[in-house]
Amino acid sequence: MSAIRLLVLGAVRQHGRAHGYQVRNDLEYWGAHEWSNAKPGSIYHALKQMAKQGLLHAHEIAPSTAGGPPRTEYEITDQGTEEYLRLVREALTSYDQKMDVKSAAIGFMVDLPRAETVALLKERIRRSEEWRSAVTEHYVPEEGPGQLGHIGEIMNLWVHTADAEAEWTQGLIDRIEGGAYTFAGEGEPFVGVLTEGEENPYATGERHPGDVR
Amino acid sequence: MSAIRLLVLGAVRQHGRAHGYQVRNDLEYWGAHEWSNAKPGSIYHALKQMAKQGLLHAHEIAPSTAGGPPRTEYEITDQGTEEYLRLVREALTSYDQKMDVKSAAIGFMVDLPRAETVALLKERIRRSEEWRSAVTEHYVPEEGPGQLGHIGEIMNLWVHTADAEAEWTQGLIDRIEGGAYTFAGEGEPFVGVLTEGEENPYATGERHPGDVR
DNA sequence: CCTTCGTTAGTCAAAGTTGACTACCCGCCC
DNA sequence: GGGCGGGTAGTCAACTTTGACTAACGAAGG
Repeated sequence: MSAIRLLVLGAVRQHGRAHGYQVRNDLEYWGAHEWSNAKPGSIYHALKQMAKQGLLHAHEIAPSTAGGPPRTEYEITDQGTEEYLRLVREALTSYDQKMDVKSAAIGFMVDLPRAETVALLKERIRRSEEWRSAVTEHYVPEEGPGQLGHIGEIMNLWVHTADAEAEWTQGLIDRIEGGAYTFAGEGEPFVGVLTEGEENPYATGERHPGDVR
Repeated sequence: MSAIRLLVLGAVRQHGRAHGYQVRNDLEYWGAHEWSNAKPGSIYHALKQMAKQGLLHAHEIAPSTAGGPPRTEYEITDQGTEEYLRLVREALTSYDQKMDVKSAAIGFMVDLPRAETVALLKERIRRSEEWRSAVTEHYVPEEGPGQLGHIGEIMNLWVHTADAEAEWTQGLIDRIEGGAYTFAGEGEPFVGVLTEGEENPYATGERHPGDVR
């Protein structure tokens, strides 16, 4: 699973109706071009693809008011909303090591109910533990570790990473159960998009924190 | 940077001369089809592409001795070896969060001298710390954290991950400085490929530890 | 006025990735 | 002896990703 569809669906959904450039701007505002594959080509491609698949509805719109080529506005469909929620759930639950998917999942988790989010995160921990024991049982050879040479360091890395993530996830669960943040159905949601005309404080310039090169 | 080129170059190099299927088998032996994008299509594509770019030399060979279509054998060129070492260095040094690249880097680090490996890993820690402070300084707003709502959890995740990785990297550095493993120029290298006819103990079957779904 | 620069909005070719598919040969079982 | 299961070796079309490029307009300066 790549993060691009989730990010684009999430951005369009928060706007209600958005054209590609707006989505692109939101993702830049979120720093997503730094920590995910949210580059112009990918964004426009995802929009077109998802429109073709019925997840988005495309409105052909007259030339832009502010220069540039005519633009297409997109709205999320019911099917798209369903897919969006499915992707958020999957990204929260499944133990994989992709930062971009994890980050997007956290950004969008508040679109789910609080109790469900907690349940999904617990399932995530369960899966990471399952995976952890599969690594330790399967790859540590009968003749004892050391047999593997430096290759054993790879398993070591995986186990270390899995542990660190489980620990962090547990902390997040605790904070959520402690009442932090505002989840679906709990009142005014947190809005993280730029409204028309608002300027982006994180606009391209000097180094960003997401600058992972 | 994707891991496929590094993995394929590394596999061909360890063999001296290998055809696609052999590379494919080695990568399966390493479990790479589970934790990286080392699928048949990607492997053959990478081989052809790198042959076209002069990193590998392709020998057209008569039909296989053991059934199947004729096969092409590849040998790494000087340019390919240079690129391989460059990729190993980059993968060891650069702080990014891709497990597949990290794992491959560790698997191949012993092709570099011990001292260089340690230096590169120290640089890696330095970069991850630099990145960590960029995150904390830049994204924690002046009005204090909490301003960000649940979005702050993303930064929290990044910082937590960076710390865990730095800790693990430091442990690895200590072990290497303590004399563990056999590095370039230190005698008989560790060999991790299957010789012709040897069977793969990790052949496809029940779950592998790399099964990250 | 007219050129140049930045912003808006998006396209495109080339490269990489995926997963299913082909084709060949060997051994084995009935 | 024929057919079928499994291993060998690789191809292919569809899709995604990348990074550079285009084109239109407004503002600003000379």
